[in-house]
Amino acid sequence: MTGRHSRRVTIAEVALAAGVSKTTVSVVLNGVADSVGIAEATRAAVLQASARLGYRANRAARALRRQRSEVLTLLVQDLGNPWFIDMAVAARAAAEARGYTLNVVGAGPLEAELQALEALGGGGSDGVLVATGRHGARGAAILVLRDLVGRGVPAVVLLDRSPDAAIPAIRVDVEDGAYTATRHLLGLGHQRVAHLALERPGPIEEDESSQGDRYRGYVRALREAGIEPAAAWLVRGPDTLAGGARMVAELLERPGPRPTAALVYNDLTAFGALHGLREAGLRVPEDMAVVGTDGIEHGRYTAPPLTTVAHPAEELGRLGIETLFALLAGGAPPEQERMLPTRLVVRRSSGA
Amino acid sequence: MTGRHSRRVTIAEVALAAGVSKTTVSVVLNGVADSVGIAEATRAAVLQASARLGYRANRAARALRRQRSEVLTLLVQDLGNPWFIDMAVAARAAAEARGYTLNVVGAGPLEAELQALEALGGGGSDGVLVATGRHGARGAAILVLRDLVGRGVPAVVLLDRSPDAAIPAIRVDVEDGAYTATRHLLGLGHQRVAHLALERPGPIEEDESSQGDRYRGYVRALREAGIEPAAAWLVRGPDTLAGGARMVAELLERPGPRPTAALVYNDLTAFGALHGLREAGLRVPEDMAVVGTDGIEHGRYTAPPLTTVAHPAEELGRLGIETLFALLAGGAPPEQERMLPTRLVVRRSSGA
DNA sequence: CTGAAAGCGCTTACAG
DNA sequence: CTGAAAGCGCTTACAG
Repeated sequence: MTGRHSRRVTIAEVALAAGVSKTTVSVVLNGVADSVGIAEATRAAVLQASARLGYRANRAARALRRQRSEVLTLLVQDLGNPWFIDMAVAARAAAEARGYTLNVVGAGPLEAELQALEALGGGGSDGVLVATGRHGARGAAILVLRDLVGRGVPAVVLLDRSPDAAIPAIRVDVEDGAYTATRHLLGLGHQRVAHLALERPGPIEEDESSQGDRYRGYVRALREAGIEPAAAWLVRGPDTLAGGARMVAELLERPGPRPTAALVYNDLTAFGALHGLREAGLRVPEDMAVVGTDGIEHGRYTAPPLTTVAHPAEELGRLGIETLFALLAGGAPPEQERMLPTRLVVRRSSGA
Repeated sequence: MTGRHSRRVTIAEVALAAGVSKTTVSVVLNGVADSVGIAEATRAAVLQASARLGYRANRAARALRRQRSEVLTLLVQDLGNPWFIDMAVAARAAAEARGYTLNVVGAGPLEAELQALEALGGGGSDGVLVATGRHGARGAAILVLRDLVGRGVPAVVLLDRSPDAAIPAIRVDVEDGAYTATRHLLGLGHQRVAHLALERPGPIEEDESSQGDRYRGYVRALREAGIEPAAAWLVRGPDTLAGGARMVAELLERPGPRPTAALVYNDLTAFGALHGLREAGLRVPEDMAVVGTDGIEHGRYTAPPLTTVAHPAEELGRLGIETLFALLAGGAPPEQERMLPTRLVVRRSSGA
């Protein structure tokens, strides 16, 4: 209706307007190697006609012909968690630097994740980054991932173990992060350290996901200090603001002497925990020290500011994309598992 | 490598395996109206072959042939703001309910937004939802939007005025929201109410974006109460956590009697403001009452919990998608501008 | 009830 | 230095 162009302009129209063939238009516009051998006048005519008509190459036609869409997909656990947004933004920047588009999808429940992965089998995406952090313990998604790889859609797992030699993983050393954070609390004199953990199927000791790793780091630090973690110190719940508040309430109801510190699954949950403690009339860190996990910006702005185990979101996003490109390029496969270090960021909530 | 299927399966292979033509496979698998006239045995054979081979229709081929991608795009101002995530999640659900995929893109600076919009001219998306909240004052993006519509890609603007009869807008009545919030503060006895506003080019009185509307609602409430807003009460800055903290610091440095309340551009900024006040040793709401804007969940968990003007994120996302579908369907055009009401959520930060 | 054929808009060997 | 032709994998009139 409005606008200079009526409907879509095809390469044939540009060719007609420039007085050349479709081949020439394509070669000029794509800057193919051959294009060095195009006469300057021809090139100029093509460029001019293309600009005047407002030509935009049809994505579907190009993808069909080239057999690649130049689209990548990132599946994240939770779009509502800023840590994943930080990762997604970095991943998108890395993809765009190479001329690719990145679609970010929040996985939601496992069912939805499987469905999203299956849909990727249609060639709509040249590769997929899976950052849902729950594949350690679940077979279903792994099968779909293998299937995808079999269809020529490479996959990289983030935050989880590598499920297959063909599917590299980039992980964060959350075991070490939890260990370091727990030692930080022990070093401040705490003897009873609680752990507010993500609720997942099965016993936490056998959990293969990153929650299991956090737990193992926490226990290792306690045992090294000669402290046997009490069952009453472990509370499990959803990793949300409300979940954090609820877990604190549950912790405070438990029998026995109250823990004086808590290591929390992630920052979002820790924010909820800070709120729960405040509502219960407890002071942080005096009555209970709190350490979160993730390192999102908001932790600087809580009352009190949150001590946290920072996980490298940007680096993970960037490396994930780079690994995907390495897979796409063929050649030497990237190492099957790579581990990124965490960093303890000390603020006031731990009372250091 | 692993997986049951080697590379991609085409419709031709399914046809061969089922002993029928490609036409029949397509008709059966797409459940076209014609498919009622397909023999049960034929249908079963197709379904079985398709499942066995793991057939997945090629998206690019289908899009090229059908001249639509079944992909929609949502451009948001800031992926780092949970309010936009809430909107995006609702919009995605509405799109998926109709079998469409929604790509969510964070616009970033205006340049990037223009580029993202231009890229959509390639037919990669059947429609676009623009929720960047800054088109009131900028011509460039409007031109690109019109161009897109001219190419047959319908657009709907959210949070901004409708720039064109062919581009409907769904807005939130932020003027009324700011007015109501300011009256709430006046009703609590405040006489000096500050406004922490988004920094934008040009004088705020003439700002056509939603920031200008907020300002006008704020001023209207004050004037109705016989109060002339002082220039010293207006501080402008980026709508981020850090920006909120900085604006508060700036406000406190201004000469003259200190305001006793502040209406803040959005919740994220208000969280930063709460932090800034705390750092300055001021109590909320005793020394300064604070009202945010947006109504994101996190506002329940701040210290103190945040009074805020809630904007209907989910409804906006859902209606945006529905309007896009109405445009896609042709028929009667939707109303050019629609206005959604806000809701004042009173918590402790305003001292009510 | 089912199939042969055309064509969506590109890119890319290949020919000259 | 440039163009004609094939073909990517679908869907959809159309014919029988």
